[in-house]
Amino acid sequence: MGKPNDLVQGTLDLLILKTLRPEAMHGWAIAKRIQQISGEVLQVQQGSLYPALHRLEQQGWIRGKWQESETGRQAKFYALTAAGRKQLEAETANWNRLSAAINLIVSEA
Amino acid sequence: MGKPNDLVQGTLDLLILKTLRPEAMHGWAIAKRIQQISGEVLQVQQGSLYPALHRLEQQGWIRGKWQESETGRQAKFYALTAAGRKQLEAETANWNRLSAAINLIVSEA
DNA sequence: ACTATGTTGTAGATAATCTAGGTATGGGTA
DNA sequence: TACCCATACCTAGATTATCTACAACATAGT
Repeated sequence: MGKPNDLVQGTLDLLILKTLRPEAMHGWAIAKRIQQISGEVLQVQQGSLYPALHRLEQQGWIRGKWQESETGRQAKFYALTAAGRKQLEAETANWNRLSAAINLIVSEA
Repeated sequence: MGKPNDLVQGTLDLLILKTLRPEAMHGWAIAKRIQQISGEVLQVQQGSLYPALHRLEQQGWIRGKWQESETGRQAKFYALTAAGRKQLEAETANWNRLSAAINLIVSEA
């Protein structure tokens, strides 16, 4: 497939923050996890992923640290910060608000 | 208000097509209607609305015709075409697919 | 004459995502 | 050894949707 969007614009930050909520992960694993939990519907391209991670780190919502990955290589593990947790709540609320509003229109008789 | 997005990027076409489904309307009315049905959550700016309408017309999904509006002025009424109805179905399915996938992530324990 | 509302429109900025590359390491296999 | 594949990071440039901020005009009401 390919044509039908891999992501909904504006939701990637939310997806990443949410994925990091339980535990720190490196970028590659974040993308795999989003893909897996979404039943392969959401595909996070690397050209979207890494800029997003840098954006989020710059905002102070996540913090990266080089560590050894499960496979024995160096990988950058990102952890949610306190500000990141607040941001996650805000973005979650905003998503719920907007998607509900859209559904009011879309699922009209 | 203002900062939190007025729209989710990529959904405006869907909203417009859906709004035109029951009957032809002019742009101004489309925007008002989306705003109203969404409980004032979705705000369609004019700078988003008119380019979107022209886009949709160029794609052949809607067709515009100048007519007299309820207030007695000239307004461009847009009607859904057959192709537009098909497009509406496709975009609706895609939205449902993607938003469901996002919700799998967002509403995880 | 002025103002508020309806109605259409455009130009330019902003920003997120995608395409398409590149680099490097380690494991497995021929 | 050589080779390939999966993992893991990265960036540059293109694309595209939306937003900000205008301009223009009509009608109705004060």
